[in-house]
Amino acid sequence: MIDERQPKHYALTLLPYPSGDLHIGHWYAMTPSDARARYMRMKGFNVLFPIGFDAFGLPAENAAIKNNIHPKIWTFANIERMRGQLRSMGAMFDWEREAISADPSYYKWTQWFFKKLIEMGLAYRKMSAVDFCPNCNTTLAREQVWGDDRHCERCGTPVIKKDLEQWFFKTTDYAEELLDFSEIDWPERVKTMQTNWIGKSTGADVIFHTEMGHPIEIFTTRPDTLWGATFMVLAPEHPLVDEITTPEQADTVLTYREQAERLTDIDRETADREKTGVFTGAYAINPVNQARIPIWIADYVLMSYGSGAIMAVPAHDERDFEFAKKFGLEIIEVIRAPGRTDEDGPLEEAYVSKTEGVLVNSGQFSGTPASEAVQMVTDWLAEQGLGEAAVNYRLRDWLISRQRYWGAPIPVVYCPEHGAVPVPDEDLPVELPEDVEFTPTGESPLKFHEGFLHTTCPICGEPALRETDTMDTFMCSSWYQYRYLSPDYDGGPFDPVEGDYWLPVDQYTGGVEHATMHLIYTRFFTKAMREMGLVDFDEPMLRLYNQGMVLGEDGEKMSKSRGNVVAPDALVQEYGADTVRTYLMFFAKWDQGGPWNYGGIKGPYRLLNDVWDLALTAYEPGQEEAQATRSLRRKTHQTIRKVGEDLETFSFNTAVAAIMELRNSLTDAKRKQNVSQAAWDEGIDNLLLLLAPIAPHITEELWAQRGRPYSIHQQPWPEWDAEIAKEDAITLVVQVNGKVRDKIGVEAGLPDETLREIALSSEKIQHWLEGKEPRKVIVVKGRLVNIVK
RNA sequence: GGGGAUGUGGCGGAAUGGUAGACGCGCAUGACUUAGAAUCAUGUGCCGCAAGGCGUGUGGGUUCGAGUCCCUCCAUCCCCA
Repeated sequence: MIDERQPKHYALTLLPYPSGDLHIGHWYAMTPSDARARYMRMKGFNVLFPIGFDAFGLPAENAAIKNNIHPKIWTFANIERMRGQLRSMGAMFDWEREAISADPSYYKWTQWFFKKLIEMGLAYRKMSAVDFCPNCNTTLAREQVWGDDRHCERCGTPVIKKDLEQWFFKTTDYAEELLDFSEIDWPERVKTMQTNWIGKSTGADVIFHTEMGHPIEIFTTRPDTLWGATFMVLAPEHPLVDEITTPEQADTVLTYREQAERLTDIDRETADREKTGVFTGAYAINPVNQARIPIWIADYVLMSYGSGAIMAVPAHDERDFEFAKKFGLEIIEVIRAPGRTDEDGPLEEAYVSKTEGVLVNSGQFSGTPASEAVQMVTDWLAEQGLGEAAVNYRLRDWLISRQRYWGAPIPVVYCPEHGAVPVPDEDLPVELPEDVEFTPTGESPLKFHEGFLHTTCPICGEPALRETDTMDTFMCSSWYQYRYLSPDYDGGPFDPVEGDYWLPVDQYTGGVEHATMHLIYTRFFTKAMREMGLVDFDEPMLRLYNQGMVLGEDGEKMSKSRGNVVAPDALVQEYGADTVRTYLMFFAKWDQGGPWNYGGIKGPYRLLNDVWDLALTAYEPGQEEAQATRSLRRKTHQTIRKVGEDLETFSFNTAVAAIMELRNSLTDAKRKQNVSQAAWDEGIDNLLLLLAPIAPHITEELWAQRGRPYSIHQQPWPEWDAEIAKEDAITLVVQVNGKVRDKIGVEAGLPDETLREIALSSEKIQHWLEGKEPRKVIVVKGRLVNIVK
């Protein structure tokens, strides 16, 4: 039941992959997230905190191949097992909203989105290079390619690139909008990573021509250095290479290209790698000065960035400089560094500053400061019709085709007559057949399933073939936060009534490793959904918090092979779920993480035992002391303040520490029996309330045992009273020349002048002053006096 | 190579430019116990008998005062190339 007068709060923890066992990492990600959601509920929010499973993906298929078990059986058995483990955490998950991406009722809508994206022109099909093993005669997934020489994992043959028709989403259409983080409160780190990933650069497109007249468009961030372009470099796979290569160079070029095809883009772009390349025999004309410049191919130019061709300005680009040096190409200085003269001789390294220096050897632009030249030259290029201002992004369109079985089928049929035809809505979902052969061939197993493969064209009814690739699982997880709202809804991807109330997600938590993948994809998806009219906002998750990682006791990443894996089930068995939760929140600040330590868990374990004893103590005041009563109440109210502040900011470790301090005060009061009954009860009740989000089981039990109204988790978060929390005495720290020389207990709230007098009249201070008159006295209100001798 | 994060007792970690080491683990001593576990009490940064001195990766700087701000270097980790 929802009280509509209360504000809503959609808390979301990144959905898990059902790998089989709940790892301590899942506990570390989820239980603090749960504690925060519980806290928000006590603060009066209507809280939605759902859970589900990212259930498609490679491990299921690998398990199928290895253990001869069907991916579906494997996956759903794991889900069943993990549901039990998730329940043991005591999280407030809303199980009625559980969504599983491998469920046909879910992937029906994943497919529906795919179709929508086609309709909107945001999905398209293009030839794209994939890894191919010429011996096994199949394509390989990236993880099936091993080693620096990139060989096939099965037969050891070096792989080559092969072009296949693949589906892409136009994430690049949103590159500019994805750079805008103004509507979201996300960690700077993630925003920086996304910004770098999108990689916007501004400059100009310039058209060169070969001597024979072929146009070659290049993008450059440095149009101001055009006069220094002494050669051009094409990516080895650039389509023009075949046309322009001279017969004498043909063999060399062909050999080089085959060699380059085997390298990854990362290898190719590695800056400190020895530059390689070959001359095509062809020449281009530099459009600004008509210079005849050679055209080379080299693997440091990538087909996937810009147009796959560059103008090389060795004097002012490090890579070009290195290349020119190695192959004896001309280096013409066109930006003169400040203080440099002709007498300094040839450049010894590329001069790359964009802001300092003056153009030289650059026709009418010679003498222009470099800081102004980019703009001036760009304008001039446009006037002359030689080029135009341009923006280039490193971000590429999202390749979503996977030659794999265990994923959502791409809902497309290929008709000889009508080409690629989307499957009509009424035929969704395109269900994954179950009777599929898994012997690995590197190609999609669906290709060999005759019943699946052969269908009819939705337009003409003639025989046609189904798309046999499946979708990248990141597609499934790009919109799961919407499916959670109404996992059984069949009128659309989610029930708009639920959406109106709950969306968007208020607080998302997950690991930073998703910064440039999932977290970009889901932003892209939401923007596309906005164009579809499904949502009226721009960003899926308003706030993001990245938790750290729990490492093994050895400080290394946990892994079975290292043997440092911590099994939460055993810990829960030994200490109970509440202790495990409390320890995970206590042992480090949440965003830092760190090594697990078995010994350390005793602290939280003792805390909960002590809380148990304290809460069940039949307290009776003995010799009651007003001072002790006031002091306990002060501690109680200070703790309410502290824990509230800390839970707001995800500082769970200090929240637990504050609760431990309250425990210590109560333990002391219990021994001395010197506080009033009311102060004791106030202390105990608040101890339980503050601990409730962190240790939900034990607090519920103790709350009931104390005869308080069910449930503790439905109680309002306690308020603190500033008057009661106020300190009535302080320790005045007195420094001489910045060194602590005395500490004096004084009444709180004294004026600065009085504090100064108290400090100066201290015997110890007099001793340190050695009779000298202080040169300066600094008073920090209510804290400290520093006397400068 | 570029960007980011981190560096504090034996350990995990606290600390709006103002008492460094909160809280916890561990350890020491004592109590209870035949003994151990558990529990309780006290202590616990380092050097020093003490007075005191020294201490937040290194070296500088700003400041009355720096773990915190600025610069240099070192180490570890992450991301990108």
